[in-house]
Amino acid sequence: MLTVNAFQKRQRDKDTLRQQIMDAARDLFVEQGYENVSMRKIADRIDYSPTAIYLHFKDKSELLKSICTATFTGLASALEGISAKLHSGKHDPVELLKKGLHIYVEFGLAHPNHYQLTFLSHNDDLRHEDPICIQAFAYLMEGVDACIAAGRFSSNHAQEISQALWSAVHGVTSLLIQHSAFPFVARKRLVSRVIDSMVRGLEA
Amino acid sequence: MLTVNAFQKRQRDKDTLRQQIMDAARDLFVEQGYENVSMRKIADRIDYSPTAIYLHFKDKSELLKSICTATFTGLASALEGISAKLHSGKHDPVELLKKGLHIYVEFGLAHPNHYQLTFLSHNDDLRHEDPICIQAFAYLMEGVDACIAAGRFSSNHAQEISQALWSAVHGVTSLLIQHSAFPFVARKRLVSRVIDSMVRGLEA
Amino acid sequence: MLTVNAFQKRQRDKDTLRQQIMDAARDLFVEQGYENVSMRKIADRIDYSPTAIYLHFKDKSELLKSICTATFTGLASALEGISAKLHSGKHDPVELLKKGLHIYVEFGLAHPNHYQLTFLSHNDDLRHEDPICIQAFAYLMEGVDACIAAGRFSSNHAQEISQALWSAVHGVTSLLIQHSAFPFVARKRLVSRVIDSMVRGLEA
Amino acid sequence: MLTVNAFQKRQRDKDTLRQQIMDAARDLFVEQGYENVSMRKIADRIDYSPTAIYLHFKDKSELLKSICTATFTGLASALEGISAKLHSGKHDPVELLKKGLHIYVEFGLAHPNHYQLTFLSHNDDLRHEDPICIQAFAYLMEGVDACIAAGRFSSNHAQEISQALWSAVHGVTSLLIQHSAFPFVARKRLVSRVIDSMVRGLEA
DNA sequence: GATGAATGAGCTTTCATTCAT
DNA sequence: TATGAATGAAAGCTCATTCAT
Repeated sequence: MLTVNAFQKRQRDKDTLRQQIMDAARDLFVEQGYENVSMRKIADRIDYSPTAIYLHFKDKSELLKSICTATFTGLASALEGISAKLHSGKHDPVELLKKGLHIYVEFGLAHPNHYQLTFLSHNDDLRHEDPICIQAFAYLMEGVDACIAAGRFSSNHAQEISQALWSAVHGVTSLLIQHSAFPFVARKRLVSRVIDSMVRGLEA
Repeated sequence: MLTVNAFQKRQRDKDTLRQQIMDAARDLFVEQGYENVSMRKIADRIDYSPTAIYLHFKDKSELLKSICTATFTGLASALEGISAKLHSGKHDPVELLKKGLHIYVEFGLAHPNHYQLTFLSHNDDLRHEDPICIQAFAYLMEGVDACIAAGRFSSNHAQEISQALWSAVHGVTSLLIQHSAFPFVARKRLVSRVIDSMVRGLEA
Repeated sequence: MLTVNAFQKRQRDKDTLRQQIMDAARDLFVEQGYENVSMRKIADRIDYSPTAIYLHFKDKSELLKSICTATFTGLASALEGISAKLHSGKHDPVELLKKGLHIYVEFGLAHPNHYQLTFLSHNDDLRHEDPICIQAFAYLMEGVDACIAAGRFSSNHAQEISQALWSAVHGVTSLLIQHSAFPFVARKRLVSRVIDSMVRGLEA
Repeated sequence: MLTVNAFQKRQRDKDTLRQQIMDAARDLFVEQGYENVSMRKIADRIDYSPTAIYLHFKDKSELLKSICTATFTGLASALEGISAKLHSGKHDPVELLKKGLHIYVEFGLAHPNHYQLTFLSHNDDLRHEDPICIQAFAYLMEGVDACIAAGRFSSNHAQEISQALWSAVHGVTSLLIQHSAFPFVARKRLVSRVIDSMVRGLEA
């Protein structure tokens, strides 16, 4: 009993309590759905009282908001490297774009809970004004702009193309996450097929 | 009061109560989320007592299930015509496939509540065993098979291609429905761009 | 289907519906407790609509009352024979009294549902004013009176003795019915032991 | 209002809330029947919210169980003294047995609500496995064993005799409690008559 | 005599949240 | 920083009962 307790306390010192709450909450939200997760359940999982959560988050919805923002931050940072390479001018822009799209899908599949909660939930309020969300989409536009600038695409409507690409990668990511019971072909093949077809179809 | 009552009664005779319940429930489920809609709210909206709902549906989850099945039925019937033309052999299979993909998206955008509730909710249980759901996906496969048979595609992995196409159309449909605050380009253009690029990218 | 229906209808003609309702209700009341039995459950068991019950009984409590009165009638008629013998003067009054007590217990054990519902439920309202109830207790008093008149008992407080005997037989009957999980000795032996001991203890 | 509040608060500090809930619940259960008592009614009576009850009892049935166990504990402790005297060997075992039977009845009449709820309700589930219940019956057996060992009874079937005695005292207790409208003779006389007759009838 | 449709009232239980400590 | 005690509100669901037919 004491050992367990001691271990937990050490855990607590390592991560901040705030982080622990967010991790537990995100897992539970996706496992059981936001509405089906009570503050008590979250508190139980991290061995604190429900009241403790209110010391770190105003209410349940703010907890959700915080989790989503953190997700966008993670995604943006995953895409940062691509943006850097792009600016260096040493790489093929189409290949970089495809690489970026793969990173997007991989991020979603690697963090299905984050993705689902952020992109697939009843949560319209906050997203598009959040600067970090805008930033994430901006990276995609950059890639498309570069391809257009290099004369690689048959169209020069950057907005339209970017949104079409986002549609495709969002589609495959969300289907794979949400409909896990469906008999999909191997993930890698499916994802590549989507990205390759889209980009090939756009090329000049 | 009496006038309202008289009007309502006329309404009631026209649609069956069962249908009224489903319509009200679907709207509310999408507006507020399944978990946030109480049986009482549904009943209030149609001016019946909560008990009346239980005369037509065993419980809340059965109500949801019924709504989803009805959606798939609608979608399948929207695609039926394409299937018929395909079997006639008188039409270009690639054009038919694209037409079918457009119908899918249009169905989703025309019935955003149906689409969202059926494809975008925490509702994994039932979908893929439902025969009408299987039927809907079968229509898509038919179209792809025809293109492959006609030597129009550079790959002959029908499953893979079908799933990739579904990913793309699902992606654009769900983004347009769910993120209505985002500054998308004109819907027609975006949808066409997604479908055209995907199919073009697949062609031989 | 039709056969079953036809058979049921024949049944219905034989017993009156009123009787069917009472039988079904009594069984259910004891199986599940008065409060846990809904009018719908009763109706379902006899394949009628709930409304049909209201054509025969004003409400649920009147249904209960009717069942209890019927039980007392049955008990009184079971004891009638003893009363007759007593008046004939040809039999030993102590033996007749014991015989009557046995009949009481046997009636209870043979109709545990009736007994439980009538004597062991939350049902204080009606009992002691009901003439048939008074009649049943009168039979017991008769037997005690006869024993006293014959000088066979050491006390002549007929009321007191009757009530003591009732206590004893009620006690054994209700324990056997209600605590069926308890490891009682053989019923016959227990019942005889109670009656024999009581009567022997009362004798001069 | 404030005065009432202040008074209530003092009350609350005195008894634990847990005890208050049990007391209120037991009274209500007997007054109105377990099934007719809602958690709200219990809460109202002690001036707490319904939720407060759930802080102390998992659900309604656990509340009932706790009350019954408490009753058995009270009964067992009332009988403890007799058991002690018995083991001392300084007292007449038949007198002790009768004394014990009187204590049983007196306990029931002094706590009619406890008795009724525990022994006279639809509540078969738990009783006979509860160790405190077993203990209570064991005390009775002890008394009977001692009488048999002293050669005071004409039979040596301890189980049978104990159960017969329990039947008798349970009978008189439950009749007096449950049929309070019946014109019983003086309680003392009736109880003594039952116990004396039974024991006398058992003696050698 | 019998029913189908409907309801108002009520149930047990859970929730997000607060407040004194 | 963290908690234990408490609550108002609301949830899903069932019930006895009525009424037009």
